Amino acid sequence: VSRLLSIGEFSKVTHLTVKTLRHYHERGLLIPARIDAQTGYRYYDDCAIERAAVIAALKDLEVPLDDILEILAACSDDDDALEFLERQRERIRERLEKLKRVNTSLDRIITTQREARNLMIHQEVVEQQISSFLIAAIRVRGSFDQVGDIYKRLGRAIGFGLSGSPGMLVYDEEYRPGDSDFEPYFPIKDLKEAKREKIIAQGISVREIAGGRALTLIHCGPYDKVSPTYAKLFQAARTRNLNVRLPTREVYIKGPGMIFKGNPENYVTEVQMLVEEARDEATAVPPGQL
Amino acid sequence: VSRLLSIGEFSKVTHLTVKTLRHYHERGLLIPARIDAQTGYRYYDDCAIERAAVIAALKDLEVPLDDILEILAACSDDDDALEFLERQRERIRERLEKLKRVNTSLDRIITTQREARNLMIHQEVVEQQISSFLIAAIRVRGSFDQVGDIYKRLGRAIGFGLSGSPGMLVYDEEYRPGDSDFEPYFPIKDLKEAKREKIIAQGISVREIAGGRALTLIHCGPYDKVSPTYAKLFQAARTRNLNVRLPTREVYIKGPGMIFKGNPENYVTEVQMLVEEARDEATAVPPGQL
DNA sequence: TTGCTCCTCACGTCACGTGAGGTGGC
DNA sequence: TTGCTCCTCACGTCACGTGAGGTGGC
Repeated sequence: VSRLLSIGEFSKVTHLTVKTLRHYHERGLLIPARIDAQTGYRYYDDCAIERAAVIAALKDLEVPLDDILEILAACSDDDDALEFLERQRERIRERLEKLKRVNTSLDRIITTQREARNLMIHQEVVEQQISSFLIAAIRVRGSFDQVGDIYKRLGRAIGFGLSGSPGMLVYDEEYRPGDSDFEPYFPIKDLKEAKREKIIAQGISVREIAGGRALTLIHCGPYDKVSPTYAKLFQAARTRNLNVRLPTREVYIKGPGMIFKGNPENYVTEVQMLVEEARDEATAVPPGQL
Repeated sequence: VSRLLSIGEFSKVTHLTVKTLRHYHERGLLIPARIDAQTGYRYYDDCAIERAAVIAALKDLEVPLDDILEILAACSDDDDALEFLERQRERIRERLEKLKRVNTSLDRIITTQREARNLMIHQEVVEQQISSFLIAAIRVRGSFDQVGDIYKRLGRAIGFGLSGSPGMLVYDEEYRPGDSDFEPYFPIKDLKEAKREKIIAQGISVREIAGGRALTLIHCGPYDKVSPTYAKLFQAARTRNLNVRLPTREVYIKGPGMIFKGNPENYVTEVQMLVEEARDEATAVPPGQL
């Protein structure tokens, strides 16, 4: 039979703070063997050490104190606590899933912004090689006002398999403000067959779009001021004696953010035109133009 | 210019509860455009709707309200909030790691107990085929009192790569209470080369132990009452004209739990003896025995 | 008048941490 | 006497939720 321990000594043995021990006493979790009637001093016995170890083990598993109290009352063996532990596992799993989603969102926002910072550098027409990639897209005819809603539809259908900035394919041969033929897309990672079919069933096209030689130019500012950028690109194509292949593409490097709508003056869009060597001088520029 | 919204209307628009809106007002997060001096009624404008959307987006990312207040004061674009978001990601990641560890622990405790329940059924000598598996083990000579410490050493070194119940190999040819030759082990999953070497450097043996034909018997109760189980197994081997191959094995199906020490009377141990057909009748039973 | 919307306290949640102010024995 | 250990309030944390009790306009 060993000596009773004062709260300070017991605290060192159990690695629980004095405040915590007083709190556990108050909650009825861990009651001292003796309380000095004169001074109110708490004294703990060996039995309390074992109990404290159980409490600490459950606390490591993030079991709430109320549940710990129940478990201590009903169990004397891990096996007895199985139901409690399974409930606890369910709680932990739900929390884990939620945090994973938050983590993915944060990753996406951060990488998007980092990319935008990098791509904002060059401000003149650049010829580059674009590689092919997979997209999920919806082609529509009408006003650009619909674009926002279409991205929402795409986003909901795809969930979390995105990769990179959203974009749009523009099929118009001439400028058609209210009656345009365009196809907003999200670049996506390779999908499992089941998910792919589910997405296609919602009227979304999932396909690879071809890469190739392209002229590109960064446009900074609101979308409705993109015209000069198109003009410069067509001009560059003519100068270099290149044919532009439709559809042209817009990549929204920096648009409305996930959190802030942001200032349209700071939006960044890359306009891309796939090109090929012109065989006939006369057709080096497409018929319709801004 | 649209009409101002009462708190109830604004609550429906923003999907924030009235209580939450009052709380955000109090915290200075979302201040109504007008407060009726007479009634104290709060009225919100369109600008507040946008602000509420930003708050909701940040709340989804589990950013604390204090930080949201800071972000709203300093940022007008996702890009401006990058530092905050990176800090937030760090917080989320740490929490995620902790919860993963808790989840693994819970899984382990639950599966261990489930397994124990299943294995407790048969109570007589059973002949079965044991498969080979990988172990991390420390062989020592001395008293069984050390076993607890050795498991602690093993557990710390291995971390979270365990698979299945711990066990012990016993090399003694006769009963040697204080001077036994034994080897506690944990069954482990296949390890990466780097980790394997790190573990071996700590004096731990990592190897596969052979399986084979074995006689097994479940022992229920404290470890120091295991002798009759050994006796029955040796008896069974003799009856079947089989040779027992050392070391014998003990598998601790249910011992002290992760949470509760439990009652030793309820401990469950499987004793296993690998056997082979005896060629010579006289050596069917090993020389030393309990 | 009834029902609806809004208001302001005040208190609870969860597991303690942080003082303030005081006591008892070496 | 000083220093140490212990004590009991009381309040703070975090983001609200839950009443209680009351008001103003249709």
